[in-house]
Amino acid sequence: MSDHQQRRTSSPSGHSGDALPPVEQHAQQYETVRNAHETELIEDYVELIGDLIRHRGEARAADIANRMAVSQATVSKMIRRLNELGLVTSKPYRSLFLTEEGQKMAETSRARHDIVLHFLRALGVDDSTARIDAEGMEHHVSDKTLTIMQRFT
Amino acid sequence: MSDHQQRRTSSPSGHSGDALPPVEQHAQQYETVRNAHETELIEDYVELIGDLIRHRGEARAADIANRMAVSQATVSKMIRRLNELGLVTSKPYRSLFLTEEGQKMAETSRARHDIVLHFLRALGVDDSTARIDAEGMEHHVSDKTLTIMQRFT
DNA sequence: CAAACAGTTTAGCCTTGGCTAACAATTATC
DNA sequence: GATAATTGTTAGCCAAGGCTAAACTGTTTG
Repeated sequence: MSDHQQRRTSSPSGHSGDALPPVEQHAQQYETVRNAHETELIEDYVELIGDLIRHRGEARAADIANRMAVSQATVSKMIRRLNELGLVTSKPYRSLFLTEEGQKMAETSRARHDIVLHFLRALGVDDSTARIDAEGMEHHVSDKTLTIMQRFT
Repeated sequence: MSDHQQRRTSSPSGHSGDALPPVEQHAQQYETVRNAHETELIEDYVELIGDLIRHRGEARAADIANRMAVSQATVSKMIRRLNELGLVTSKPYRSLFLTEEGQKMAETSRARHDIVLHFLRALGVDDSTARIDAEGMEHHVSDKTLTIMQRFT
């Protein structure tokens, strides 16, 4: 417990520099971010695999490694995980396929990604910056915010 | 090397669903995100410590643990790291202080955080959603985008 | 068709950031 | 001021996500 004392009675606030949010809310913010981090990488892989299949007809481990700037060994290990999670199917030394579920995830991720990217461009951010920011931001934008971003475009 | 073949000549694009970005650019996107992840947690701790000091007069490990929803052991370990990084000074069983550098980082983080939060609210996102999204997004918004967000508000 | 090369996998290592349990120090309370 | 409660630390565990080096498979090619 603790948090020392909870004097300042939360205050509905208006400016952010104002006061700390109540402990429970604050804690939830961090928890949400931690949870996002767990799925983030998985989603990135799945999304990329989906993109490769769409644009190239197939997804090969070497391409993933190049595009992610990561070693092939890392990709190989990750593919095993995706397999266990039921997101891809793969036969050794062959290229990958997404399961139903994997496709759904790829689709969702791509949609989010696109909305964020379009939004940033609409805001006036240059293309290459927008791409980088979108890649990082996409996993941390709630559905609510996403809807607003979409309306904005 | 590889990436199979690089037929499609990059295309300046317009829509995102259009084509994969050239490998180097794509790789850089992911690298940027990975790098952000490395500093992210550090910044969160430092920012929170700064906030606690500002609002409470002191930062104690138990408060950090509560607000981050993390065990005290985790906080203790993290503080050691922050120490090694020269961001905080701490004597065992006493409350923490930020070094010069730590203060600078806390200040910068808080500023970023505030800009993103204000921006989201200005967009029409409700307060509690804005807080959660801001917490996740802040580390992935480039300076360029940040400037634009600030102008927007 | 054998050899070389490109792609994939496995083994084994490292760091981060969580955790629990046990112990130590400080602070509060009677 | 002794004891209880709170706070902080240490030890040792685990999973994730990187890496390199070495082994293996598949494909291309002389």
